[in-house]
Amino acid sequence: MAANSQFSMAVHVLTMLARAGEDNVKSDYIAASVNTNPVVIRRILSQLNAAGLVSSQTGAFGGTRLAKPPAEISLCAIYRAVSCGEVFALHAKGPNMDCPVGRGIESVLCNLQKEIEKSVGEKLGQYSLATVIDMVSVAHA
Amino acid sequence: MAANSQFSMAVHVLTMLARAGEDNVKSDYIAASVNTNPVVIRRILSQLNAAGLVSSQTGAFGGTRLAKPPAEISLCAIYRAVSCGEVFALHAKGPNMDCPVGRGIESVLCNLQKEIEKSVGEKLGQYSLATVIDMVSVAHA
DNA sequence: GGTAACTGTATCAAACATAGTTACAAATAT
DNA sequence: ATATTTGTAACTATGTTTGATACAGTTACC
Repeated sequence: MAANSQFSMAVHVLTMLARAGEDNVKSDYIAASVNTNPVVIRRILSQLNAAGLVSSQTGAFGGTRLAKPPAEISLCAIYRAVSCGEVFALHAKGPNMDCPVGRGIESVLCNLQKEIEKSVGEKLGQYSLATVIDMVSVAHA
Repeated sequence: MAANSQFSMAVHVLTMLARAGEDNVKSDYIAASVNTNPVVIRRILSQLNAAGLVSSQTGAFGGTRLAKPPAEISLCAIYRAVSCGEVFALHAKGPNMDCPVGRGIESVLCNLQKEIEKSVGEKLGQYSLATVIDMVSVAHA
């Protein structure tokens, strides 16, 4: 389970919240739909909260709801909120600096990595949570 | 070390091969520049060979060389050759099918995943190994 | 005020992926 | 024949992600 599925789970979580409208939704309820542990959901909600996408309330009858309308939550914002990983990684050890290729390749790959990441962000920015909700409805119908 | 750095290593490896021209390059030599074990390099070369990007020769004075000129090797082809992972993963367990959102979300995320992957491929396709070699030279100068 | 119901987070265990290592069979130039 | 090199299997080491337990802090309601 080393593959990062946080973005997928975050989209799922936010879709649940969107359907609840103004009501507070409990982490246990979301966890049942995502098929995981409530703590996993709360960890994701914590990140989404830090990004200003949701707002939570502790205590009895507490829970979480969207902080903005679904149309104003882009998939790029969700991706940025939960993603720490990149599309591809640089070699952990770093190249051999005694080699001309080793010396030059690292910064080239690093720039390329940033550019790809930017491209992914732009593509995701074309969609919003509202788009996803529509698609889920269609898929279901 | 769970982050997938095979693409980075593959680009590095191919850059080394490009600089050697028609000569066979040994995995030990490449490994020294990438700062890893020769077997790791041979595993990558094996995938690049399957993709038709390089050709290897066993036995004494054997090694590997490019199968095409650097300008004809796009970064997309390299990415496809070594990448098994995706930009983001779906939740391994799958959603709860008793929930309307759970039922619909999976295919939506799957389609989105494919679209992002396609977008990454197109972006990478804008560059070739020749581009990378130029950038390495500039970075080095 | 007390109680029940939540979130937030720390901590640990389980599962898994990637990288690194060792070992050896198969191939090939000399 | 011998030395050299790839190809690959098998194993270990390391790190990441998920899942689970536990509990402190907060809040609505009686």
